[in-house]
Amino acid sequence: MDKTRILLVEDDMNLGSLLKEYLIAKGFDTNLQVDGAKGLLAFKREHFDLCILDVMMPVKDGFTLAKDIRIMDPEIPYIFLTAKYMKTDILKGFNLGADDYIIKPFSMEELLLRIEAILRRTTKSSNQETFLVGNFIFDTNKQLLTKKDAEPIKLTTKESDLLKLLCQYSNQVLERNYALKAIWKDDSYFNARSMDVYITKLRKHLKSEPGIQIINVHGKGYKLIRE
Amino acid sequence: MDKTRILLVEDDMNLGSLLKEYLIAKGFDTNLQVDGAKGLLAFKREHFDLCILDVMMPVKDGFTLAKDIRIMDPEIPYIFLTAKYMKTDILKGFNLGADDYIIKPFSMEELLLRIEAILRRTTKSSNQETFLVGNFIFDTNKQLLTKKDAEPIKLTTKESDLLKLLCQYSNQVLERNYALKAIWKDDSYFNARSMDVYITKLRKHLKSEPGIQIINVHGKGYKLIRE
DNA sequence: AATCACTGTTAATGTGTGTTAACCCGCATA
DNA sequence: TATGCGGGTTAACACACATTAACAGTGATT
Repeated sequence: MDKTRILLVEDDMNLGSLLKEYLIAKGFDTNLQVDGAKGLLAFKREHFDLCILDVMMPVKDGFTLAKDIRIMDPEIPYIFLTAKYMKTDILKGFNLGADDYIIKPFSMEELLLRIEAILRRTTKSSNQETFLVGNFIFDTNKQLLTKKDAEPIKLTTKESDLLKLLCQYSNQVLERNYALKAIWKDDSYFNARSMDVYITKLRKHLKSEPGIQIINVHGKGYKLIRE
Repeated sequence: MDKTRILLVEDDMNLGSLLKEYLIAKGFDTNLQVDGAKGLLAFKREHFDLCILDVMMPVKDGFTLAKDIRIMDPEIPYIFLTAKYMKTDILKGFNLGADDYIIKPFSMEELLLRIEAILRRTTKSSNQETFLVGNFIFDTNKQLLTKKDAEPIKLTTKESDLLKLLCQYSNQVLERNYALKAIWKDDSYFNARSMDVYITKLRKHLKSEPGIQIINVHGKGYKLIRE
């Protein structure tokens, strides 16, 4: 599984860059923005797994930003940072769907632990080695699609890698860029076309399974549908 | 949905009974136990959805209790209460899989908000996947409009996203701005015109359904009418 | 009634995707 | 060194999707 992507929005550059550095050191892919408006732009541009938002910020405060983000992605968890212990703020934040609330000054260690506690609930179970795909058993290690009373299908490495990603994102969009970076290490035009070719190949392998479908999400990526 | 069942283990009877009373008033089915050993017995006897454990307790402390509970139910979320701000304690607690940590003294309101934040993540999201639209079954995942004795209609991603929003707001106004932010990420003039085009497309798909109508609410947005 | 902003619809445009087949390259075998 | 094969990439063509343009129609306001 790839790195968790965090959107960090904090106007205090000292604290912001320190936090960013710390989070990166802890293995999170972290994007720091200095105000709510820039944070919103970043969110429109990229995909994130968690938001850490300062409440008091110029241009657009953390709560307003959270409201906007919520419309676009109602599922994403967020943590608010606030300098003042204001009860109404906390209440407001939680009602906006905050997953946690941290009062400055806080220890980075505690922030990290709270992030992990949230991700534990949010992210799906670990690195699965085998998946059920329709009637097939997909063994990601052996790169094999096995079905009762049928010759196993050998998958090539690329086929297998791609199918594994699709399985991990079952019924969710697997973004092109994400898959390209994960498998091809590079999201160039030709790699993207290459990926399309592999989607075709996987569809052929899976066309015997009526409950399974790989559908395209225009401009975003692909989705493995299973019923 | 039934009441959420909370196991509260706290040796300070004053605080314990106060909390219990408060949680019951807030609609939680709450069981108070005064030490870790009794807490464990209660857990063996009944089913709970959330645990709130004091760390410092006679007979069996909160951490030890959490370890025992974890073996029986690895999924259950818990919140630790502690009187002292001890960093090592917090660390230990989170490593045990704590979902949250509250330092005494705390406001009951904050505890409630933290409980709700955790339950929001824990209990399955009521995110509806399929809708009945006239005689059609609309599968938002597969992006399909299916009707008996008829070829299913494949919807494009945008068509599907928009219809899903309309369904969620059935018989209410789906505001332009909201839909634009949710689907197009941006409420510019051109995106708004694009949305109109999709409304036309959806109306065409649904014109076979006499009970279904997408009407315009001038200056506001659209409304999916179903009888 | 006149005006302006909002909406309905169709069609043109450019970009994204599906698919097949040709191509390239490394590797094992002869 | 040649040969064939498997895995992966590139090319080419057809088609689908989303946006934009253009024009017609509607509602609100004066």
